[in-house]
Amino acid sequence: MGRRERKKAATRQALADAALRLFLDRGFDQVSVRDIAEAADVSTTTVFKHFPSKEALLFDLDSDREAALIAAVRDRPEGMSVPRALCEHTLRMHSDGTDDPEMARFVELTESTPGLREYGRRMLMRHEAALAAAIAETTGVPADDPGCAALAHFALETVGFARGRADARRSIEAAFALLEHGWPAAGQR
Amino acid sequence: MGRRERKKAATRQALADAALRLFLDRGFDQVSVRDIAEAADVSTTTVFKHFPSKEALLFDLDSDREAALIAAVRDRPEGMSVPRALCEHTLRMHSDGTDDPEMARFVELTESTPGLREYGRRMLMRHEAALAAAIAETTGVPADDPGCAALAHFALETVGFARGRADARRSIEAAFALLEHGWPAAGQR
DNA sequence: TTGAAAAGTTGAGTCGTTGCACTTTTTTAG
DNA sequence: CTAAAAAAGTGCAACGACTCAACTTTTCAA
Repeated sequence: MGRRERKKAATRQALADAALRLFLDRGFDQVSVRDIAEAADVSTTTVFKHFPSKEALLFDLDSDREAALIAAVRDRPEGMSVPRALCEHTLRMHSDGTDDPEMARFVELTESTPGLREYGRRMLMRHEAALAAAIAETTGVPADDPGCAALAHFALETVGFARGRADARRSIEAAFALLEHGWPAAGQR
Repeated sequence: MGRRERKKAATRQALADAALRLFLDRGFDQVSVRDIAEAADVSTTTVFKHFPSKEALLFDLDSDREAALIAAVRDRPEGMSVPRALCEHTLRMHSDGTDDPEMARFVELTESTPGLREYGRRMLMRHEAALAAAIAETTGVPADDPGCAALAHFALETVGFARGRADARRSIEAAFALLEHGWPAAGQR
């Protein structure tokens, strides 16, 4: 890697670090892009050469998420259903956000700012097609099967559903119970 | 109704009309709020006294939607399941958008602009709580039952899912089939 | 060494949106 | 009925996110 790319990476990292620090300190809306640029000692325009938007400064670590999602489906234990595997994966991701206090503050920031909620949701939904393809593959149906796409969409949407509900874990489980067993018929209630 | 309110209503209508005309003509992003204000012969500030955002200029008619949604659940034929009723209602709403050519252009506009898609989705999702309550009522469970909330959320989310897919009707039906019967067990495939 | 491409930086500008001040209308008090 | 005060409408100027067109610097091959 040449000197140039190293410097570019350093600037990028400095921007992401400064942004995270300022956001956690003052809140997303109380920090302007100018502030971040100044803290990293570059001009505001330069910020947008490295990141497509103000929100993107926070979601710099987006990789691996898709891979973990696909793996949860593909490498699930023998005999476990796809919705069940996705449920457990979602619960696992969710508890990751409440263990580490550093991470907890980050999660709290993203969930309390409407703009960041939307952005996070869109980031997550970009994996819909890949997840649908993985589901189709393990169940042996055509890759564009609408049922697989629907399951993928709803499974990803579940975190958005649980957000803001009183008992998040119970909401996640209820959502996946619906996806796995369907709406209970009139007699079974 | 006094003269003042009449004038206010007239200005509001003029703004909504001018906005719709310009948006259909040039596209949402190619029209600035200043253009709309000028077309209605007011200042840009006045626009935001009547509408909370640029997007709101298009979604002026949002009422009745929630009422129709609730009615579809509450007044469904004897013996019809809740997901089935919601499926038919969703399909009915969807075909409304493709019949009338005027409406078709409107739908095409809202679906082709990312900002408008998000806004429309949020408008729709505001009905989640009311729909969940209606579902809970007809099935005789506590109003805050997470299963009902999940069904409400996913049913509303279905239009967002079908959007942008090749065969929208088939996608809607597949989504509701999943919600009604659940993910088919390994043997049934 | 040189010269052109790639990348970084900048200042000026656009667009959505909001605070502050000003004008007009409606309501209230004398 | 009139004056004052409250309320509502309107516009100018400004802020913050983001883009564009130019300019400067860095890199690297010939």
